[in-house]
Amino acid sequence: MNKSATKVLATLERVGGFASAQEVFQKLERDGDRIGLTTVYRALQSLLSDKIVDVLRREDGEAIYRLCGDQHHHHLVCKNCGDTVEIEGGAIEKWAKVMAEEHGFRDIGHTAEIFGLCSKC
Amino acid sequence: MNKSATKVLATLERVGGFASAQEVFQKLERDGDRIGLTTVYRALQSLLSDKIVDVLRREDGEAIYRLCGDQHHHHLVCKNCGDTVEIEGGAIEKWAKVMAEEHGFRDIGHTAEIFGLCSKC
DNA sequence: TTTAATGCAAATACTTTGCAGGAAA
DNA sequence: TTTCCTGCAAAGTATTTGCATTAAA
Repeated sequence: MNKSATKVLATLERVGGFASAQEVFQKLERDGDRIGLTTVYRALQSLLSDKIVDVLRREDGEAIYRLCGDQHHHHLVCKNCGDTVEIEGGAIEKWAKVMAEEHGFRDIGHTAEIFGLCSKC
Repeated sequence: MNKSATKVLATLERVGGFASAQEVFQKLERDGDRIGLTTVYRALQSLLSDKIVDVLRREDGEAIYRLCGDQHHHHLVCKNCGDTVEIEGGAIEKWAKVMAEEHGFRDIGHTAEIFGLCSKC
């Protein structure tokens, strides 16, 4: 793995969840790392083909990456004030696993998010 | 619903599965329908906000649409071939409700999707 | 020296928006 | 008229690619 890929990987580790190429690029830039956007994209592709990271799509189609096997959590988001709570997703993990097995899917991942109005709003 | 939205809807019906805006546009064009790409996009957005169609993302980030039943369901998507299975989400509904209550959220909704490799891939 | 990595700029693809003309109410 | 619909062209965004430069081996 080359230097850029290592930096990108470290950034994803620091984020601890999903981040898009653009976000990784911005974080590195803010830290004073001189790295090009192209290089970030290429590093992510390389990490992807080495199965070190996982890719998903956001609602708007932007690709988001995260470390494979990373413990992940879910979010409870207030649709009024944007306040976000990190929550446990044990039930989801189980559900995803059962559903996948039932339909012969393997190598699975999932996304889940709850949105509503928080107590303050 | 206006004339364009009806045409787009009919096209999705004819396709009987997922189709991107670009594909809907091409199919209509081939059939001699004089309709602009912009109008197709706007029709799809309108159908989407009326919850008449469902949207998902292909691997490359292109948005794909299809008619959706009125029942709330979730998707199990193959990240290689895009094959999609509609699945039950009873466990999710319960989880979302419990989590929301626990944190004082109300008026909630949720999204959940599972992705992986299907048996053919 | 020989190879691989880098990054700017241009190209590409999907999608949205501004705007002016046209249809409908 | 007044409002909505339409579609071209332009803008916007994420991503990839061509190519010349630079770093590394």
